[in-house]
Amino acid sequence: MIRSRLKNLLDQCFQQGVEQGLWSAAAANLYNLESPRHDGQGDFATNFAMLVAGKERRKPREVAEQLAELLRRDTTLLDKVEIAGPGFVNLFLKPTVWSSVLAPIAEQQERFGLCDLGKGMKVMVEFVSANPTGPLTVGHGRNAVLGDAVARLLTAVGYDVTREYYFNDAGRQMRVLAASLKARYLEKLGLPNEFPEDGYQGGYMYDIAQSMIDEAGDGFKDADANVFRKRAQEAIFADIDTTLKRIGIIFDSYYNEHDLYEKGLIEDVVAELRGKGLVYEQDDATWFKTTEFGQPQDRVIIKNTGEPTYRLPDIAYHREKFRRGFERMVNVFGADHIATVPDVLAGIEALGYDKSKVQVLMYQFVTLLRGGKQVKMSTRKASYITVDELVDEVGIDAFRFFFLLRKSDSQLEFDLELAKSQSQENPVYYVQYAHARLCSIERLAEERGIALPEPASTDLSHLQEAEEYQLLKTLAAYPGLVADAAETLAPHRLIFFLMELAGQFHSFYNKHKVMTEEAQLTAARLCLCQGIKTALANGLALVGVSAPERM
RNA sequence: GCGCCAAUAGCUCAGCUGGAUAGAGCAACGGCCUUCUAAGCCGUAGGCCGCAGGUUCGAAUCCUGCUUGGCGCACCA
Repeated sequence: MIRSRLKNLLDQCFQQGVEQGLWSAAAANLYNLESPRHDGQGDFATNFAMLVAGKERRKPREVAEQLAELLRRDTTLLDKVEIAGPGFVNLFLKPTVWSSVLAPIAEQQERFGLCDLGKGMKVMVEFVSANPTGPLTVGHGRNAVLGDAVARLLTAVGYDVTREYYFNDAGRQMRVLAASLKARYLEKLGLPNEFPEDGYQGGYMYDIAQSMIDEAGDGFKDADANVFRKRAQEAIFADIDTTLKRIGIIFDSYYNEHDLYEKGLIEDVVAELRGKGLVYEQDDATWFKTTEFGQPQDRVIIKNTGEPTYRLPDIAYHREKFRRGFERMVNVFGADHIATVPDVLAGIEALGYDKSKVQVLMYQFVTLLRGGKQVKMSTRKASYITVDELVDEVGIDAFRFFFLLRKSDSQLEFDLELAKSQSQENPVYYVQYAHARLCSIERLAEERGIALPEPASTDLSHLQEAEEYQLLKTLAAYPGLVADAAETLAPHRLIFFLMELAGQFHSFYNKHKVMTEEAQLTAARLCLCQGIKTALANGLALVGVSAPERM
């Protein structure tokens, strides 16, 4: 808001300079307006002069002086304009400008920070998408939290977001699952059984077997593999769903790979690719000419058994996303899954769709430490930590916050002992505590019979302390930060912002009293506090973390 | 061998489209509760931003090469 007003002013001055022949239009849209890191460098600074000087082989300070001259004519925003360093033009705002952020916050409340950047565009966020072979584990947890936060952010900036879960309940994996369940079932009945070599060893298989025994005794002992597959799938999927709901993640739709087969969409894709001459037969298999799309080698899409590889349904699925009208698609994938992406992109490109509309948000692995040692995880071997176990230990808020604390393409180290022992000093509490403190101040005001003031009708010029000034600046940056975090699919940026805002508030709180003897100062500070509280609450909501009123 | 990701303080990590003296949190050390919640605050100490070149007025940030670590490289998903 304030920043964009200033940017407009800068653009105007640039134009005026062009008209007056001070400089050419060569640097249009190249210069930027940034926030200097150090004190004494103004509220904003621009590298304008250095860029213009670079283009025109002039002295930066000379250009800076000309720009400063134009800027100084403004009387609404600027207090003073200085030239510093190699040619920065530092802009100092009038003291009252910053406090003008509070009125809009009070007015917008929970809408503060939202915008319409997405213009209602339909976007799909596909995430989790775990096949129903076992409980969600730590890696899925990162996927789930990341995908959900991205979905919330995109919604906040005006996209029409659909959260979708894509799964497959057929194929080899599920056959092994069925065989594993059957073996456990027979084992429990004391009957001879053959547990598959690469079977799923998790204890949950025994639970499902027991439920079958409870229901029908040994009535399933001669049942078809399909029966076991269905039982296993349904039970496991129900658990996954429960886990997701528990951490506050609700999907708008589930897409079963099976549908693609039923609707004949798989054959359609093959026929269409064949029509374009991009498919050929070799060694009894069907190949897709991915080399035509810059891949190092062609890939099999139908095996010699007649069964498609994962690529084919994936391509068909993505085509369905386009057909369903999504204009932007975000897929959240773990690093191990990433190799499949180029093939799918090649497929949709081959089918005539714009692959740049598909965006992959890749996250690196979660390294799990127990007692300082790395735990190797495998769903089959049942050596894993589940999302539920993790949530039991650290709580939902810490669980979500922790997974968003690092950018997605960094590996994340999750030390179980540390997570447990830190549960009292986890960064999430730092932010939540700031919110609780703010609520506490409001309660006190109420007790003392002080009505919460409206910023629009309060004299905010009393906010003159450095800490107050800093807080106002940070609040003003919030909407832009949300937009940035959404566009770059980077929820961790929001997390860091919240920690910074909370930190600034804690400092302020320790140094200055809100409830003072002076009614006007108190009123102004209460306005500031309400603004901070709103920003914290809104930011926490955007990452799915609660904002407690008491702690 | 090829591809993707990473490399910043003792540890775990930020650093937005390149900008002016490098930032947190833990851990270490020293302070602050008769005053709005000490799950807090203040201070000290700690860094050839993996290495070497290049582009630029200016590089942790961009480019190239190299080193180290992770993940992939199926007619598994």
